[in-house]
Amino acid sequence: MKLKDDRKVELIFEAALKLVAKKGLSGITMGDISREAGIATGTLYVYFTGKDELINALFAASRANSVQVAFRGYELTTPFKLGFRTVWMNILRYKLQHFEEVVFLEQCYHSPYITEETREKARELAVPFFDLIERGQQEMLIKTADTGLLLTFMMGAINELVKQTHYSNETLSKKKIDLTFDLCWDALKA
Amino acid sequence: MKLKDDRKVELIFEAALKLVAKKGLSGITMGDISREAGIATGTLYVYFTGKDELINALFAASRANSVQVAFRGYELTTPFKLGFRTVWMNILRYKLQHFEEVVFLEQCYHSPYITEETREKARELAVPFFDLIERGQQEMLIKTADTGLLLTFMMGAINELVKQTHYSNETLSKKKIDLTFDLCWDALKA
DNA sequence: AAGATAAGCGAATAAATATTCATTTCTGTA
DNA sequence: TACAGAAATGAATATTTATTCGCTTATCTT
Repeated sequence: MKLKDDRKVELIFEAALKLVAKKGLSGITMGDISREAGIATGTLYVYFTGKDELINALFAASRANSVQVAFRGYELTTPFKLGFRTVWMNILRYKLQHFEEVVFLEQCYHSPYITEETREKARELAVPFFDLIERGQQEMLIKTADTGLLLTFMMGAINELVKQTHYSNETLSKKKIDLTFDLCWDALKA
Repeated sequence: MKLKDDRKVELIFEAALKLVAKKGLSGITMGDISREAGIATGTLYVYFTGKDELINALFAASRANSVQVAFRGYELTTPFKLGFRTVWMNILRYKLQHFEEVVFLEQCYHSPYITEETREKARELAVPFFDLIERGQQEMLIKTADTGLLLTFMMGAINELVKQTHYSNETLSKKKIDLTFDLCWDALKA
């Protein structure tokens, strides 16, 4: 008997992301996805029960990816600002390289596809980020304001930088990256 | 003979915005819009040639609205920081009150509905904002970095605050508003 | 007040899209 | 190597959604 092919799920996800970045969530069909992935439409239903499940799965995977990468190289023993910078740069790098996920996640937020359950799981993934900001506050390096607010502000800044970069399609210089980090740090620092 | 009813366009727009904020751009149908607006589906086609035109028109109107309000009370003669603050607060107030437009515009950016022509018109509307930032730079009050970058950063911060506020559905206190303005100012100031 | 003209209607139609299914192609197991 | 069972296919079907159209209703003009 033939087994399911994990690589195929990857193909499907890649195809869907590519199409959403180009046409938006409202512009993709199961037919488009299968064509882009180079497989038959029916095959999509071997891996997912339907469009809803496919999109929820992709949403969960995208969220998980970006979080997983964020804390690479971060240790509680490193000085805060340096660690914060590491995480910040990780996130930025990831989002620049995976712009399609940025767009996809944004579009999903107000879509009927994502279930409350999927949303809840996404929220849980944010816990380490809250911890990070709170550490900074305890060390008196970060403003003592609503943690969620500071966090959204920081993520918003990164997202905007990524989008700006993409739309103006210039490659982001080291200098510009450092500058934006400074913008962000100046905003959050106590 | 009967004349077209401007109020009806408003009704259609309101209905579409409401639905997009709830279900996303991918979740709305012409039927939904007409039902929500309390008119017949066919009537939509008296006012718009089809779904594409309806959405483009709403996009243009939403963009124009938020810009139009931004410079209310701003004069070139007022000191920069005060003027900047006025504009910043205008934008924030508007977006809080018109959250649905924020969501709608965001969703439209990567949709197949919005034509290049509509996008171009939207870009032109941003000119006064560039002028504002450039004024600040000339007065040495704002960092001398890519104007577009600073602008996106500022808008991003406001957008994020608006979204954060909405999702956590608490009313935004004066204190929190001032804090976020400070975050933003600290980020941009020279 | 009568006629003309366009708005307004919503069921009918056309078009697009998701999903199913009969069939074929693999590939792991014996 | 042969068989079993699941993956893969894509045309056919079901469903959803955009758009049209014959008709009714409203209101402007004279």
